[in-house]
Amino acid sequence: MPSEETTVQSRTAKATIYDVARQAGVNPSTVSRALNNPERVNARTRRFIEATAIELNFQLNHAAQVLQTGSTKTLGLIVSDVTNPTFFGILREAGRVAAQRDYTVVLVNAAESESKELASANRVINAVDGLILTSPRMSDTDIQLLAKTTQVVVINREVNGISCVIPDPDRGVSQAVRLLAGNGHKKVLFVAGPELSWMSARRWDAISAACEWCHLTAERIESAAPTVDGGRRVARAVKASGATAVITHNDLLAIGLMHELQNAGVVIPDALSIIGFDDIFGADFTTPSLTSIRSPLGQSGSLSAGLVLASLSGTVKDPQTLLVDTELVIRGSAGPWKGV
Amino acid sequence: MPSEETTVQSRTAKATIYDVARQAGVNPSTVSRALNNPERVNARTRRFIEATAIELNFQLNHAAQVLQTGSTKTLGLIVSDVTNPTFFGILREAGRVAAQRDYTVVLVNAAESESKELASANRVINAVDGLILTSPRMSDTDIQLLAKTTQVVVINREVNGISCVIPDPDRGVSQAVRLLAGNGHKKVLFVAGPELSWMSARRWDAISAACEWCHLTAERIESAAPTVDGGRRVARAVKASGATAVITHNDLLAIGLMHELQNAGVVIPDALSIIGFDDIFGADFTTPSLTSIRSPLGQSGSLSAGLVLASLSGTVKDPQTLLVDTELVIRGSAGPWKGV
DNA sequence: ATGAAAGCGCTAACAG
DNA sequence: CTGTTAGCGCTTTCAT
Repeated sequence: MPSEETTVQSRTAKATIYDVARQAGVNPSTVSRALNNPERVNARTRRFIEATAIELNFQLNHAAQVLQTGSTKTLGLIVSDVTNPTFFGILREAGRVAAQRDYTVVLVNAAESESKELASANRVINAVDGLILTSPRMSDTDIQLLAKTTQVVVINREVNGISCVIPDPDRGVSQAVRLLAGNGHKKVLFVAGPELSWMSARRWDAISAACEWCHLTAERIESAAPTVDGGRRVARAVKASGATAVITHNDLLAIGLMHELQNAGVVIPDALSIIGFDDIFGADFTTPSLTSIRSPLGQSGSLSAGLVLASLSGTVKDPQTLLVDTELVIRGSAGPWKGV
Repeated sequence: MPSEETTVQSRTAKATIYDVARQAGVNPSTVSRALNNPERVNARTRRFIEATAIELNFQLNHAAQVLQTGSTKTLGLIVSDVTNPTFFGILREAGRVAAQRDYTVVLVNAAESESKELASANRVINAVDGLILTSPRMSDTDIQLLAKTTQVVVINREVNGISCVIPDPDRGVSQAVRLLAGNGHKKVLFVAGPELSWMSARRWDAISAACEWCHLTAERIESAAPTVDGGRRVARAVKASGATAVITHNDLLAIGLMHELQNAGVVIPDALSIIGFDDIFGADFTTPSLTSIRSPLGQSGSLSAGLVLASLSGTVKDPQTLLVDTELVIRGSAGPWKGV
């Protein structure tokens, strides 16, 4: 037998603006104003409303607000695999930028497969105002389809008609190749990433161009998977290639490769120089620590969040492509070749 | 001058169930049923509704659905710092379990500070049905307050009146200490985590108990921060302690410590054995690779998601405390002491 | 500066 | 099996 006359709240029922309004003796709309446009309401009544609101432990009902305003104030960040630590900086900086405009960034794990990635995107798509896709594996068409429904920005890949933030490998690669050339290397081997990876192709282009410029030979081999284990599995082929320097599609590959080679008695960097891509968390856990071509992840994160927000607010209309610069982080895994 | 009579949709306006209903010549509620309880509607009409729905590119309005049903079908995972890779497995497994019940898990980064952690929690709290807090830094009271509003489960910490999933360090620690004793060590040093860390205290308890049992001396020193850098900074003190074996509060500390010591010419594990906690991603990047006491993160994730879901569905009523077992992962960083 | 009233898109009784 | 109706909690004109 619920009694409705007193001020006492049932401990489970959440207070609504109606409750606050009644308790404060004002109209619900005034409560709403006091909360959203504090300046448009008399200071005294506002203060009183605020007080009763916290007294009743009132929290705005998010869903109702979203239904009415059409905006969730939330951005979704989708990463194809959280096991790749690459996205740390992206999440942090995207979150920072978003918070400035009162937005929240949530990360959703798209697990391994391409299909789950799309599924995840579709799951959250109507709970967010915009989507940031990092190194997505789904098809261009899928991405363009998503973009019909929400604002989307893609990181680490170029998609027609979609805003993208992509690292330009040229600078970092040219630094790397010059370092290698200066150290007397003649032939550099690229361990490629997934066959369809847009970034892998881009990186290989940059490497072969830089090698040509420096009069080095560039060769390329495929990897089974862009993981530590994939790196291990490619070790034999690397050794057999006769190259004295290797650049891998990412740091995970480099780490696996380095370990496997070290187990086989190959001294890094004396017998073989190794350079990775991304400068991931953990790149400096190895011995020697890994020399790597770093993409400014934080910057990618803040730029992409900024881009989504700008599209949302209408500041920016057409798709933009933003390039960010890469740079070589020199550590111990690359050096002069000192024979076998 | 908008015309409402034709079937053509404005390309920006999203279709509602009303549009679908009108187009399909049925009532909105029938559309709703067809979508949510397919079996409660005539197969033919259902098929027709589905067809028109995809034809109109219809997507359920999440906010409206949430407002009506009171359930977001979303769980929030809050981690105090995404820079700590510990949560990989938690997110993945929690997501898997949640997906089985048609829930989505989103991760929100609580950045560095305790205050931001609480702020993040409050931000998402009304956009989710439940919250999983991993190694939260906020006060017990704050957590209990959150639990008044939402279902919450805490991982890696015990909080009065709240459901918790906590790793019991005893098993892993006893394996570690026995390994150390078997290798001739006499004194083990514990490098503690943050002063207020519940887990750190728990781990120290387990270590001193195990050492006593094995007739080893246990000593403890503090660290500045539970990070790689914190590990580096504690290296001098570790060396000065005269201990031949060290267990650190987490792997990050162990890695920093190991590197700094190696730089100073200390051979691991010959001159000093090092054992970490957590077996994080990257623990095997080091040389020697890190021996570590692993908490079953994936299991913690799936259990906590299960717990939240169970509370949500009313299957479980009272707060539960679930223990998960730890185990020693033996790699190269701990071994027999071979003198200085 | 505040009140009254309508409606966002959906679901869930209740009828029929 | 399907239609009618009411309402979730909030914002937002429009009045006053």
